Amino acid sequence: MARPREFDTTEALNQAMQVFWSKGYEATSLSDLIGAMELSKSSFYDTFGSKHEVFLAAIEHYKKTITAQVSAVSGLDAPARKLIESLFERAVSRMTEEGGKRGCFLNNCAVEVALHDPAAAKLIGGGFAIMEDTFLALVERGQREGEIAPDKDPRALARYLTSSLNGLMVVGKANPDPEALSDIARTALTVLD
Amino acid sequence: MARPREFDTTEALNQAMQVFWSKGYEATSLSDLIGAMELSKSSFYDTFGSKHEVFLAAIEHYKKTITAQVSAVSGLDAPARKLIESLFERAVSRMTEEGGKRGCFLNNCAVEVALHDPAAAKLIGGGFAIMEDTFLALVERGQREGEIAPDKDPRALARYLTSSLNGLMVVGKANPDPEALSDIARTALTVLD
DNA sequence: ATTATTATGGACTATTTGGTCCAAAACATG
DNA sequence: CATGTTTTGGACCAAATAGTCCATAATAAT
Repeated sequence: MARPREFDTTEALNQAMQVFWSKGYEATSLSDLIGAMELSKSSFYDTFGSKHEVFLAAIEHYKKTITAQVSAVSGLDAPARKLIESLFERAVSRMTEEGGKRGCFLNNCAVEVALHDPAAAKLIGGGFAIMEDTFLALVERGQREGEIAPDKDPRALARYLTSSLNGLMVVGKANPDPEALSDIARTALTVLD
Repeated sequence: MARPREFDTTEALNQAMQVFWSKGYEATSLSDLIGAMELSKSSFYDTFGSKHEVFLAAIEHYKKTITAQVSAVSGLDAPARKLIESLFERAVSRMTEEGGKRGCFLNNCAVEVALHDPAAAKLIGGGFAIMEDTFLALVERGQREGEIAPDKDPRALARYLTSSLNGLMVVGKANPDPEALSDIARTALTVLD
């Protein structure tokens, strides 16, 4: 009953993630999922077990993709502070561009399900930890490079940046005003001075 | 078919809000609602029309309650900066105390439904505006009182504080670690210096 | 006490939900 | 070509969904 060898599980999970990302967990139905994943109901249950298991797998999948993206970004030889700034800029432009208001998948999941779904909450916490560690590495490098205040606790800064980025996206959901979001990003980053 | 005069519509809406707050919109069923609101199905539909209409009314109700709370807080003669700080502290302790992880109702709504529910999105945006204006008034007073950097754009600071508070609660949902949340709050508030 | 008005329990829809199951089709291998 | 393995469409399920409707019950007004 396993799937055929050439079936792309990763791609299917990616599609599942996209749906959950756009619609949220509760609002996503089985038909939404099997439509997006392009498999039959039977195969869906054979391979993934249940809607909830796919959801958890989608979160895991998301973590893998950001880990990959993140190590790519961190590897760039641009100044660390510039990289941090560009992360915030990208968030602003994504929240304001047409059809980009989905926000951050982890953020959405945290808000919708963390309270009632401990298994998901754990995975989501791990995802935030990845973000935090990414910021931590960048902050420490920025401090070495002299573009971030060296006296400030890098861990606290990393936590703060993670939180700030999430706040930006929540506000952006209800009020995608470029002016307001730029204000927020700009002000948030002054902490690094 | 209207409800009897002594029926407390406000209280019913308050109960509806509590349920939506705890479970989210999609995960809240009709039976959840009529249970919490303590009315019959028929009266529910007679009085409120539909689940969605109650939801919108609950958001409005929330805005009324925070408006009241807010004008109470702003009226206190404590230094404005202290008031801002205590708002953040309260958020930290609420996110870490047992059973308090519901976060902010507006925040939850923004993330879950804003993308697909324009009517709700508009109300939610109005709610954030209330928060922002509250912070604005406090910031301006803090600048006059000399405890907040007077050269910084108060509107930008107000937007930033609104966003920060929301970020704090999102992160708190997945990772209610007092240390981490305190780091975030403390760091966020340094912007006021 | 009679009459309006208002409120409610609960029967009733039609649809959708997540999930199971199997006979038949597609496939690969011998 | 035959055989064994995989995959699938779709029938089927029980439960839950939002919402309607009405006959009865409670309430208020005369």
